[in-house]
Amino acid sequence: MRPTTKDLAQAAGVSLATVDRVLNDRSGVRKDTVDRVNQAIEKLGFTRNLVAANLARGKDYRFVFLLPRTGDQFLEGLIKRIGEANLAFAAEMVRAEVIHIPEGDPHQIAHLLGKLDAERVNGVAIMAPESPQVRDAKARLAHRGIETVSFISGQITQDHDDFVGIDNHAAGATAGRLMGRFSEGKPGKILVIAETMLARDSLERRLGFDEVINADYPHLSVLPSLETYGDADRAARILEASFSGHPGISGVYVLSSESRLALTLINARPKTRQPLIIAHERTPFNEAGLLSNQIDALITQDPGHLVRSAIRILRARCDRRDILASQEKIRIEILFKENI
Amino acid sequence: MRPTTKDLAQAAGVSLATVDRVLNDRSGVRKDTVDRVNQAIEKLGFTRNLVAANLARGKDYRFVFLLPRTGDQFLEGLIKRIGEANLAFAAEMVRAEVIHIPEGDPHQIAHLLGKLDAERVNGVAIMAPESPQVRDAKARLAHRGIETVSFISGQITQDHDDFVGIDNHAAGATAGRLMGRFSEGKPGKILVIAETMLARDSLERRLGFDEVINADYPHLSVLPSLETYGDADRAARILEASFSGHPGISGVYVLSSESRLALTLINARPKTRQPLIIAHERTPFNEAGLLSNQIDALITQDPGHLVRSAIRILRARCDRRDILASQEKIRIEILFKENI
DNA sequence: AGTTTTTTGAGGTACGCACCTCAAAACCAT
DNA sequence: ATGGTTTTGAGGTGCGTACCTCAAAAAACT
Repeated sequence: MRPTTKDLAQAAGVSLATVDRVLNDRSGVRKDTVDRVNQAIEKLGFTRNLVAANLARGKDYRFVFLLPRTGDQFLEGLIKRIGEANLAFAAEMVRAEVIHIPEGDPHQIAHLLGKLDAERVNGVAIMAPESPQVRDAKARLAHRGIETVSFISGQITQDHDDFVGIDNHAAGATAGRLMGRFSEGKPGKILVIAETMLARDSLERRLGFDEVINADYPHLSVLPSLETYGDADRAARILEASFSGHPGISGVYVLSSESRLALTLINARPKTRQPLIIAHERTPFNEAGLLSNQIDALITQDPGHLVRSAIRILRARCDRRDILASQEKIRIEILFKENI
Repeated sequence: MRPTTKDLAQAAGVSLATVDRVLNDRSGVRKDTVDRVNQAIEKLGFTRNLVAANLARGKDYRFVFLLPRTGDQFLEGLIKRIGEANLAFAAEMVRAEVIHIPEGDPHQIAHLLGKLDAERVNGVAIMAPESPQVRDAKARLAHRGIETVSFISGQITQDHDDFVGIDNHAAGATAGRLMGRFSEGKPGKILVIAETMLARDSLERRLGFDEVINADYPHLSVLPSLETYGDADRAARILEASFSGHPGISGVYVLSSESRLALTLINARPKTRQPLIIAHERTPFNEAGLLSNQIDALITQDPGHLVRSAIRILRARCDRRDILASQEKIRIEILFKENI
């Protein structure tokens, strides 16, 4: 059977109280006593029963997902998954809540983060563009004992397990590979569309995309990125300009998760030849597009996995535990009609 | 705060003992008292604290993975993941053990399953080909209170959440789509290689593959499946025969996870034109092949996910709990050099 | 009505640990 | 040896539930 604290106490020749002091490193234990207990831990292969420990502590984990407010379908899916995770993790005393960021303003995000109460919140998953304000706010949170992770988009950091999301450079490269191989060696121009190129994710995807196309598919030329800013009129205008300015458009790569605007416009155009279309994320719109052959491939990340991974990482950090890296690696998924 | 059994007792106007009887549906409670308690549960939104419940029960979960014994790299990866999961789930009182099936004989598998002791094992994940013997053995296990899941390969059942693994028909179709699109419209012959076509997975993959190719890529013709039986001499012979018999081989699809034998032979051949190669599973060999451009794409399923999913499903069944379907769906992953 | 049967309550113990208090023991320096 | 300080032990309580016993109450019979 699994050794308990009592077994430990006996093996180390000390009392339960001392074992407890060592385990929760409370002060007032002589160094060689600590060593004796640690040796016993090694010897017995003792692992603290976290279930019982948390019960005793009456501890629960309260996490917050800080998300932007938009009508984005990807975001909606994410929120749904957070709700699901809330149910699934309820038995493990984990509670996740969504807080929307009213505006994209970094100051406001930082302000919101600053207002979080360490008594009420143990960890935050932050989905927000990179900015010095947010970085500072995160540092202050860490100081106050609130754990943070960058969620999907966000800070670039050396600390690899601070980020939950895919490698966007690799995702772009994957899109590039697909675009190249699907083009069947025929020359053409590739249109790249984003809501905004200010987002780090879009930038990185574009970079990865270009790298592969330039290296392996010289007969394809990638046009400068178009930015819709989520504005229908603007989108219609710049798309029309691109198509009439560049007759040989053979492919379209939509960088942002919200592809409805651009793809609806493109599909409404009088088609001479249907361009190859690659987009990101498995939204209802994109899924329908894939099934009806209007989209050729999707590059996605699983929202459920993202949410659960963020929760697991935050919880592990609260417990000062290691994570299982292989479980938390978010995969770049490729979706066709066949494996949807 | 979260309501406890005490709150429940008070709200229902009964004692703790009665609440306990209702919760664990023990006998000796009048129907209308049961209803009163259930109403209180609804009203307070009570959910039993599984952590405390399992503590009190002193319960742990002992699971067994029944795996074939081969030198298969995919299998090795799987075993490694089981070891990892063992660590990761240790805090939740889950223990997973691997048992190897000495031979592929259905009788032997059934015998092994029959020997499992319900006192020592709570659930089994079975990776074994479909057979009446195994099906019967599973039924007997269910009767003795041992939960089972079919793991990766295995029984076909209506019961969807009895199977942990990918939809192999869809996986084959995905391979077909890739083969078709990567072929750039040029005609050619496709070689399909398997260890054996007796395995249900291989059959289904082939079916899905053919469906897509026949429907959308009529210029490609798929040759009859070659079976290596894991025998190097035989493999060399039939491969050589195929290549010399069919000059226009433009693609190779390896159905089985173990692709070393076939692909090593193919790569050693004097190449006129490198055929497109699609294989299954992320083994060290396949990964290296992908990175060195000898393999064009891999269709994979995440072994870590498979293992954890099997464990979560078995545990949920032990607790008579529902699973989170979206988490347990194993995705058909597509791997290129870029998103490896 | 009385009798039997069923249902309920009160209370205890246990699970493995956290956290607290108080007193005893061990150590230290003088 | 003295007093002071640090370390340790013994013991208790609680977390939320499971499961047990025994007696009391309620319901169902005759």
